[in-house]
Amino acid sequence: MGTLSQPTPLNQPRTGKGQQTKAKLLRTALDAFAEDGYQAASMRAIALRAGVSLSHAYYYFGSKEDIVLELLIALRTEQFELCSAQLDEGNTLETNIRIAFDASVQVMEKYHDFGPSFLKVLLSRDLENSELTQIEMTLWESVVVRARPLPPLAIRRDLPRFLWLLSRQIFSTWAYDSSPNQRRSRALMRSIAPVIGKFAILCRLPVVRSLFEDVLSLMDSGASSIQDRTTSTGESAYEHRSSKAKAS
Amino acid sequence: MGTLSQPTPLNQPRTGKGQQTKAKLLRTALDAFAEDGYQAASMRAIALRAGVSLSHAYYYFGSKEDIVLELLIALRTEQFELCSAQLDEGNTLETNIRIAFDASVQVMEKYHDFGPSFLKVLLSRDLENSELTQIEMTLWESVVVRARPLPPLAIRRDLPRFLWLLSRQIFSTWAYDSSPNQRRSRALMRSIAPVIGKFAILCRLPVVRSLFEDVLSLMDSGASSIQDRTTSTGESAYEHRSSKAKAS
DNA sequence: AGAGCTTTTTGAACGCGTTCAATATTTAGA
DNA sequence: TCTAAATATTGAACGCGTTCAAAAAGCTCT
Repeated sequence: MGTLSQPTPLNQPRTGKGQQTKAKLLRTALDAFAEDGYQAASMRAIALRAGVSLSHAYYYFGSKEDIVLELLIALRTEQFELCSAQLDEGNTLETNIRIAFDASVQVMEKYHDFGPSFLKVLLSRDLENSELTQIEMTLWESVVVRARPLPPLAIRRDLPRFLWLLSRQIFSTWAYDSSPNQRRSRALMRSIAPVIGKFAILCRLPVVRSLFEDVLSLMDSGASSIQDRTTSTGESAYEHRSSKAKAS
Repeated sequence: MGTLSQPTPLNQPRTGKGQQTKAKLLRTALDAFAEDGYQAASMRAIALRAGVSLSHAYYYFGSKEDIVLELLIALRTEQFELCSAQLDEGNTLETNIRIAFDASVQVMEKYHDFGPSFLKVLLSRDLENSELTQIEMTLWESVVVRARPLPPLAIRRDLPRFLWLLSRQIFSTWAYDSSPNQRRSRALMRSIAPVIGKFAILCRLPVVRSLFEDVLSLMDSGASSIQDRTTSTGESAYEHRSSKAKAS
């Protein structure tokens, strides 16, 4: 449970009252976000609602973005819990992908005006914050590993990462989607599942599979350098070593 | 000469002096951007430097983003002119892609701190502004149609659009690339050209080609709906018919 | 020349996110 | 218990992008 791994990047509450204040601040902020939207839930409004001064909000949260990140983590957790049961029913890969995206839209739709802000957080901090990434990766791991039939062995290891990277692209589309009720990105999510299903099957052909590897390595070099992130804070429920790891 | 196609979305200079002021404002802004960077080149600084009041800058430019868009257009134009000659030398598709990306990096590197702002403009306004899109599409048209040997007929028509969409993804990586000297996104651009080259060749196989079509339609439904945009405002200096137009 | 119109220009304000020196409060050691 | 350091909290400011009512300057017609 230790949140003491960081070299105090910002003030952590060191006393009981401090933790209480920080918690209340966070709770209030999330409520204000949900009720008033991104613009109206200003730092001033949040601080006022939490009964602290404006400047004190910055004692525990370095910026408004930090709080937005907390919201994003909460939403992704909610998404995971929402679709976790459905993923256990032994569906197709295609179905599982659809389930995951559906849950995403269901959880996020109330927060669409946070889109640009979410995206900025994602793009500018991939590296340092790993809690969010772990939640997301766990979700896509589940999507793949609980699918029946299992995807071809050749790509089973890399598919979750691919889906994760893909989901971020989709998310960036959703974030700035100005069509009514995000119709366009909903359609995109709906049509992407069968393509991946088809693609996964075709990956049995060496030609297609080598393309997949090319594409994945490209996407990877684009994502913010997740090089040797073997041991980050805490161990999550997914392992990454199943394939090689014995070469040494 | 009609600049009256829009329902006056913002004040256009109606007198000679007005045009002069707007021009000076824009010139000054672009200079300030180049010299001082995004943050330091504030609207106040620009207005001061141009010798007008702060609020007057908003008479001709609705927001700072509007001016950033002008900068982006100028840079893309510069990029096109920079690599246009090289594209005429009958190189491989792979080489042409590399030339285009190299020019992009060369023109943009001084403006890397505009990345997030550029990206926001691109994502939030794809639809309304078409001048930028036209410049970019012309570039990728050239990349494809001047390549020797020509890419397979089956994909020759859609390849420019694909490359354009791809280039925007790359751009979004570059925009938030915090590695020293944007090393990471440079590497990405370098490694993407051969993959596309390989991919274009493999598109002769029906299997791969149908995947390409799937992917393209997915990317398209993600981009902000550019449906039938046949005739937009004014005719720019590029033609669109050179390649087929006689196939019917 | 002057009245009535449009176009251009301004000054003053608003609310925002963020910073910082200073103050109040709690905690720990003698 | 008194003191001194550590922690928590505040008020006032800064600069930013943006807005708006009002003033200044041009133009047109009689």
